[in-house]
Formats: sequence, C-alpha cells, structure tokens
Amino acid sequence: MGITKTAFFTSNQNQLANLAKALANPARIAIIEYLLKVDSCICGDIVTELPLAQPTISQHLKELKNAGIIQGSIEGNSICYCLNTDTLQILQSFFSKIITKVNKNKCC
Amino acid sequence: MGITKTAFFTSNQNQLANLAKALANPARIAIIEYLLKVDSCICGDIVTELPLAQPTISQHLKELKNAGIIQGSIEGNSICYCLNTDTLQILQSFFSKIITKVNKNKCC
DNA sequence: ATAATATATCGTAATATTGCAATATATTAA
DNA sequence: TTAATATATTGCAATATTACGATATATTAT
Repeated sequence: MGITKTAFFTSNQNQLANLAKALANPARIAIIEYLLKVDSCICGDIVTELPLAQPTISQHLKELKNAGIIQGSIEGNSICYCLNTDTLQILQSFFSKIITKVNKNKCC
Repeated sequence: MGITKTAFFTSNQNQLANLAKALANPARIAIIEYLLKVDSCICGDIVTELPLAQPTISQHLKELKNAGIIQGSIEGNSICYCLNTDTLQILQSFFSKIITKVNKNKCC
C-alpha cells in the first residue's frame, strides 16, 4: 500500500508515532534546540540561524506546531514561537518509563 | 530537492532525527511496547501480535535494529529481539534535558 | 496610499516510506 | 535428503516528505 495502517493501532501509539515523526528531521531538531537555547521566543531568527530557505523553515515550524511541540503567537509584524512543555512531557514520560521498566537481564 | 540536508547539521542532531525516524510509525511503537511488556526476547510472536504481514514486520524490525533501538540474536531457528537500553537512554536524556532546561516564563 | 518587512501558501521535482506478494535463505525435524 | 518452520530480501504500487521558487497575505513604517 504505502500508507500507515493507523486504524489498527491505539491512539496512544499513533500519538507517539506522530510526535516522533515531527522530530524525525535534523532541521526540526535544530529548531527545538535553538528554541531551548534562546529560552524566550523567536521567529525569523531561525531563518538566519539555519541553512534553509524561508519557506522551508516556515513548513518545518508548521509541522512542529501541528504536532503541538511548539506554540506560535502573533506579535505585531512577526510571529513568536516557543516550546510547548506539555507535549514534550509526553515524550519524556514515554522514554523514562522505558528506561525504568526495561529488564536488561532478561534480554537475549 | 526532496532530500534532507543532513550535511548542514551536527552529528548529534542527525542522530536524534534518525532515532525519531525509527520511532515515527505506530507499528514500531507497538513493537517497542510489546518488547517492553514481554521483557525477555521474542521473534515471530510479533507477527501474530500485530495486524501486519510477516515481511512488513521484518522490515520494521530491521529499521529498529539499524537505528540501534533493538538488538537481535540468532537462537536456533528463530531470532530473538530485545530493547537496546543504551540507545533509548539517548532519547530519554534528550527529553529530560528539554524538560528541565525549558523556561516556561520566558515563553511568548 | 505605498513601500518595506515578516510569514505563509502553492506548486512541483526529487526522494523516502509503507505494506505486501513472491521468493530466497537458513535452520530444525522427519 | 526432504519437508517444515522462521526470517529476510526483492520488487513494486501507493503515498508521504523535503526543499524551494514564486507568490500571497498581513502588519508596520513612511
């Protein structure tokens, strides 16, 4: 087929997969790391910071925003983006759960 | 273009993006959760557990293995898979760092 | 009103991903 | 050796992603 069989999995599994998909690009990782560094919000700064064209950055920001990983709020002429902790918390919890629950001894 | 500009980003950013890519599919999330549940290793059990054909599962396992998220070892006729904590630790650390370093107050 | 600035959207080419049937390989059982 | 079992690989169709030029929209400055 070529299309993910979303309907056969739980909403939780689909949510995690979608969050992972939003992170599955080095430019978007770079955007997240930059937002973490500058702490407060930015907008077109990201365009000058990364080696990608403005429409490409805009598209990446849209995907991160759709996934709920970042938030954007209009601020006069520009748009201010920042990280959305609530969503990132879901990912942190998932991996923390794995690390604490995994049983190294029972591995093959 | 249509190809990720890998060369323009750090190896760390590319590594995180690749790990995220390996997780960016509900079937692979389901495989990880199943491996976490059954603790010890499995192989063709995953084929009966998930609503996907054998070649599809095999391909997903290959991707998870290439990313270093799972390990597989030959055990007679079958292959035993289990989670690779070392790699999952990288993801856990990344998100933990974000959660602890993010400054909610300086958001827009 | 017009220009400048900031960001988003559209359209498109190149490439990657998803899933599976068919088939190959490799180990164990008879 | 032959059959059965377990997993991997190949090839392919459907779809998704990546990046960007061109262009649209929307706010601020003149």
